[in-house]
Amino acid sequence: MEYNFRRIEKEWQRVWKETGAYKVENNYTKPKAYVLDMFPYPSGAGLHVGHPLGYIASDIYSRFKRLKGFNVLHPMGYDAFGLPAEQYAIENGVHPAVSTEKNIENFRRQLDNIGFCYDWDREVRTSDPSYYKWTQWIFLQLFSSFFNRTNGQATPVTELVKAFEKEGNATHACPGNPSLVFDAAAWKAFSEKEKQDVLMEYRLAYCGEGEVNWCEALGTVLANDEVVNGVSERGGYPVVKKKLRQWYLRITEYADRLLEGLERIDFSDAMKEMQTNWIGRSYGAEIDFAVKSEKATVKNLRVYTTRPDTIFGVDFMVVAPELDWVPGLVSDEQAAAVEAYLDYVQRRSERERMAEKKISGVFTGAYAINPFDGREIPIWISEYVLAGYGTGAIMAVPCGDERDYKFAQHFGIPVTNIIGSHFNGSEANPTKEAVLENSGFLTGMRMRDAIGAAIDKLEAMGIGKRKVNYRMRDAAFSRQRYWGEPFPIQWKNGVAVPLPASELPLELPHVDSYQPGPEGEGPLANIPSWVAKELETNTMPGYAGSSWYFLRYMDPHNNEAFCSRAASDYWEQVDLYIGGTEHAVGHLLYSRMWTKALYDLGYIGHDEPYKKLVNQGMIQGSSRFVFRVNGTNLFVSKGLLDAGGNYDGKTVDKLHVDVNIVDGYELDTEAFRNWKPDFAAAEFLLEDGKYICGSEVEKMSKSKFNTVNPDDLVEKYGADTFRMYEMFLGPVEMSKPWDTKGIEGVHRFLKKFWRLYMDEEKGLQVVDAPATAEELKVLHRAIRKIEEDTERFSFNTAVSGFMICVNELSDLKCRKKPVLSDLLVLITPYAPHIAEELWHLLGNAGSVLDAVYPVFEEKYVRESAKAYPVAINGKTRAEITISLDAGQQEVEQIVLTDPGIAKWLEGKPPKKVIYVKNKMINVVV
RNA sequence: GCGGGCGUGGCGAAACUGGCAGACGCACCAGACUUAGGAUCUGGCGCCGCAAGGCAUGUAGGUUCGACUCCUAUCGCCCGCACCA
Repeated sequence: MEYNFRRIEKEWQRVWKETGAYKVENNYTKPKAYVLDMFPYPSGAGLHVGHPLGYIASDIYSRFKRLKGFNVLHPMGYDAFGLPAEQYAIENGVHPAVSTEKNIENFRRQLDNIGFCYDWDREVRTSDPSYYKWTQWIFLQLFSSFFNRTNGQATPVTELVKAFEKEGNATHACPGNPSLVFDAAAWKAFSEKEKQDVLMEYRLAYCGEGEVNWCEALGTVLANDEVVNGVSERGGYPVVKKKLRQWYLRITEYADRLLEGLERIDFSDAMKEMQTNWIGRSYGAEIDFAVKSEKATVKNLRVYTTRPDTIFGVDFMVVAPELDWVPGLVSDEQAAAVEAYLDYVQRRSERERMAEKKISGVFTGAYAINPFDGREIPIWISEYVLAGYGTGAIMAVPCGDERDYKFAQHFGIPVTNIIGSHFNGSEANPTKEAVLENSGFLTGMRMRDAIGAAIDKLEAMGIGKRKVNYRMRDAAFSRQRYWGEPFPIQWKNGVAVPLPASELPLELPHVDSYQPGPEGEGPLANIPSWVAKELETNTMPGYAGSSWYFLRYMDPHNNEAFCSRAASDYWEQVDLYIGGTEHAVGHLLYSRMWTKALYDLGYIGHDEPYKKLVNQGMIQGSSRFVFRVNGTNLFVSKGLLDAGGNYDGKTVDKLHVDVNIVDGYELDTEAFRNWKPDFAAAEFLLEDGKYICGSEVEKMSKSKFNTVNPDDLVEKYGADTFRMYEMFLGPVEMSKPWDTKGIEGVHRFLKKFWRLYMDEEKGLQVVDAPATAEELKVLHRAIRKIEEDTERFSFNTAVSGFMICVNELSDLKCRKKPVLSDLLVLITPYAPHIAEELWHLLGNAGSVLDAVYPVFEEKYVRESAKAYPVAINGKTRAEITISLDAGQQEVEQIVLTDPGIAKWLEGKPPKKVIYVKNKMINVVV
């Protein structure tokens, strides 16, 4: 009997489906493990070999935990709302629901092919009304809550109203409008509309006027993380800043807790770093400078700085051009120049500003007065200062800040040196260690210490205060599109009124046209019945549904709650979350914030969603090229090209060729002629009878013809081979180009594995007899290795471990059932189909999916005369050989194998030798 | 520019707390079986050398009895952020 993987895999997948082998119960008595993949957006392109990498890793880990006795939640679903489906709808007239359904079907078929152990009864789709009912419900919780800064928690707005009635907003400073102050009487005097406007400035989900990223091509606003280098992440369309009324999440209120939470979760340093940078917390001070100007409109200039210690080195001030009070500074003499500059800035796109960092600016004609020495400091306008950060104004210290220095130089502003020899006159030095000079009362102090001293003095004078700033902005939460969750909000006389929970879900109505509505509204604005009900016409962004989906899997069919408290208390955090790094500052921050808010409001019992995150690397494509002599049909093999990439003095075109018709680097010329009609008459110039292609590592994409479809590999080698090969490629976290060639080795291994049990003619070869010590040694070594490697996600070395084990058992001609049965359990997470088939051929009861994981026993593995590390007086120093047999506790003999340590120990006879756990020898001299 | 990560055979990579560098696999070479081999099996495979032996983990130093591993400098690659005051 040969290894017929096609029959085996189909058959067992059918059986597992029929018996509900992957059904997971909320079994509150068993220990749990929650292993989660980032659910995919079901794109029309389907899966390529890069996508399943993380899914296979999580599947292996899930199956491993299951065999170890855990109740494992390992679900899958679809992030089904989003722009591409709508773009597709606009171009092809197919309703997004229809194309999404079709794409999901294809995804599901591809996933099933690989043999994952998902419990599909728990599948979620964010576009399903029974799902987004709860997305809308959670949105309303956020809408109905504010961030109570006194205890750092989300709190119902009703509590806020009570406080306002008692004492105004004295203890609850307004996050949306810091200058808003009112007492109880004033609150009571507000009209209902005014009260609602005030509350809106507090809500965690709020609607407000703000500068947003507007993408004309996509017809919608985008969140900051959806804009990359000034263009949209999807499609690469230009993005401009625009003032619009939008919904936001007040995520900035959670900045400190999002930072603090990072210390309690197991993310990679890089990932934590990215989130930390995105939040961008900085400690500094706001300082008010008196302004001397012709006009009296602006009397004060408030700047933000992290370096108040350098205040005596301030040579000019810079304000952002966009600020509306800036014209109030400008002198008549400078008016024309300023106007010209503001005009120039406005013409420059976000993109241009980023691409070419030109030094530009204009003097306002006004001066700020240094409060300590009375110096008059010119106030400039420049685009290098951002309106959205701090106060939009800075004090410039050219001797300590590179940008300030360059600006000073460009405009010929004299530079004051306050750090003596630390400033070399040609380059700013941002040190904090210098001793201050020319600095009034700070002179002689180390800068690091002077920071506090300066703020203390400013605070005492009432012209400055400590201030923590964040780079992170509130997240834009509305989209002017159709294919997303409708907001459960009605607008009545300009007041946002939440729909009652009983009316959820507010279902997405059918539209005939996906064109935007009037005045930048979404397509929903074109539906008369929708507008008549005064419903919000925007929809929620893609990240709404994905911010809480991990909770829905725990209790997916609950109609009374998004997830029962019993279910979330049982499944708790995601123990292992696997996905790409591309969600570092989007999804991973939003879902952390939603979890914290739900925790604050008492709906769940933990405030960090993911205990451990593993980022799988990207699998790149290895593209292949053919070389066509320009203007001909002649294709020249790579080795025949000259150094300049030409042939016979003629230029050649380098064309992508489908990697699936290339064997390694050798082109299948017949397949190439059949590939596209253009190439039917292709002529080839071969080298050594072969056509050799060029190659390059690029991102895997259809347009580069370098995608490899897992379906094809599963068809050719089987799911078990495919799964093991993806793991064998290298560490899960590492990015690497795909190379189909090596899959043969893993396939050979599985065939060899099969032959360990089965003979082609004679059939089953396993005998039920006790194993020899030698055989047990091999088995237990494998158990230890596979278990350790699986637990630490070193799946590539685990696969190697199987290969070594099978090679050794083959050499020993081991046919013993106890050994071979255990080996099947061991390999089940990696290659479940072949394991199940052999498990039954061996006559074992039940399914190998539920077998008991074999226990590693050290006594079989321990070897005599093994080299162990030795510690001299506690410190690891050398290696010795001891003679030690199975089960024995005492050291019989010590042989120093290392000549270096032998020499070093000469004349120092050991006083005592302590044997520690088979790992370490401690010699005391 | 700032931050994070990584440099090991022809290739993917192992070496987990410093202890026989290159496990395992691909490719390649030789052989066996075979009508055949894109099946299977055996052996070889870092570099120099007939060999004994020597040299090898980007480069240069350091710590150590001992360094792929720790420290310093430097070069190169990848990822993220990028006027955040």
